[in-house]
Amino acid sequence: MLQVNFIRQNVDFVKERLAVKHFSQISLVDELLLLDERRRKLQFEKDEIQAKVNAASKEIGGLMREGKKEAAELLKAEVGTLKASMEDVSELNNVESAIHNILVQIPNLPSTQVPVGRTPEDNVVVRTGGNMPVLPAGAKPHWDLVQQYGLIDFELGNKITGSGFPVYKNKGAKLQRALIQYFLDFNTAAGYMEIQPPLMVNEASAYGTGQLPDKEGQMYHATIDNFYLIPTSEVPVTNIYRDEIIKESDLPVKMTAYTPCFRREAGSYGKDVRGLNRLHQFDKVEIVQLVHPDTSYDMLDSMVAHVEKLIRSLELPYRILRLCGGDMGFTSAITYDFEVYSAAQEKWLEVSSVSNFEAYQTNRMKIRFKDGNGKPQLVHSLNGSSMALPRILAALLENNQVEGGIRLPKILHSYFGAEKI
RNA sequence: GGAGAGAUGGCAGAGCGGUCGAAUGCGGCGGUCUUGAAAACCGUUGACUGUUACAGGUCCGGGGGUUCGAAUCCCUCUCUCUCCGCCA
Repeated sequence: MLQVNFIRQNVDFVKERLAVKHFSQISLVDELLLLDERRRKLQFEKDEIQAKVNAASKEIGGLMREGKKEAAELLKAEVGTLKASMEDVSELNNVESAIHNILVQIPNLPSTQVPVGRTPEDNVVVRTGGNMPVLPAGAKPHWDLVQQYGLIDFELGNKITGSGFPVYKNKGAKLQRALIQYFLDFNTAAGYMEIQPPLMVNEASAYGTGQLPDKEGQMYHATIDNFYLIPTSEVPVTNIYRDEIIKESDLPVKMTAYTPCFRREAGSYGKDVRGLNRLHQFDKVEIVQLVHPDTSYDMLDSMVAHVEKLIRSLELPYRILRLCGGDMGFTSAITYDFEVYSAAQEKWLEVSSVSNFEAYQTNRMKIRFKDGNGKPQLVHSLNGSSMALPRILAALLENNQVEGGIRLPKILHSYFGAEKI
């Protein structure tokens, strides 16, 4: 969430930026500022009373030791009056929780680089690369290919669990494993530390990265233990540093993790979500960075370059979009989406999303470092997928289908142990 | 699942209801000494809020209570550890 002090000192800027994000309740900002003013006034009054009570209590202690009982009793009565006047400021708790309720409703401010716009059509293509494949006659979409080559069994998943939980079999399972292995190797070679986090998190962690309180419907909830299945490894991985003060010399913290991800994904069925396009359980390799605030945009660029290199190595046609204000996520300050072209479906599939959250997440999680003056300061957090496996798989299968098989990009040959499926 | 013990500063570990934001040790930082380093010695070393700066206020796992006053007493929740049982 945003910092109240920042909002107070930059009211106009905050409102202007929120408008770019098409935030519909900008009046919340004014409401917040009124409450904040009220809060500080009440806090001041309460502190004054408390100071008097503390002083009197100390004095009573002294009087008791000296055996001056009557004087002590008199003071006690006085404290009683003071405490009664505390009732006048009992509103403070309500004001504080009201402030908090508003803060979690205000999204992060889009950075000044974010294009103005409302819908996906307003996103800006910043780069394209790779070559469009020429498919043989009778080319099939991936949901037919996986059936033809026995790679993925959706029906079987329906039987075991339900729709959206595919079963990978044979070479399908192996290709999946090869991709994971390759992505992790690629990331660790670039200095990311490999992490295997828990796949379930507690409330505090889900809150820390912003899934709670608003988006609990997107997560599977194990109600008996009150754990949530992670919708992305960003949640457990970023929470590693919740409530921590990191040594400045340890920045940047770079982590990568492979995990299955679970999404309830209410609604939306049909051809857009056919096959591997949208699942309840899918695999993803994630990269997360915690960095010095001065460097977060440089780090963002390097993360974008990193993911781009990875896509190129897979020999897929891709484009990089800078999302417009209206299409960005709630907590993000700027987001680049990576899409690969899935030739048989004739559509672009989002396979990665790289974002700078600035201090929005870390303010909530209190992830800080000590600056040169020894003052704790919030770090900036960034993350990106590197990659969402199912859509990459879909694009690889569709784009590389040839007579009697599917060829694989060179980089995967050793990981997969063959050049073709 | 059953029985018991515990949760204090970066870590370890004290703490009769008042002078405890908290002893002590380690670690960290600064200094003295040294050609340099180590050792030794001296000093310093939590966070939040707030103020121009002070002052003030809050925090000893979370929440509530008793009291003039709570790290210390009571209730409750969470978590950790030990033993037994079950089990990968």
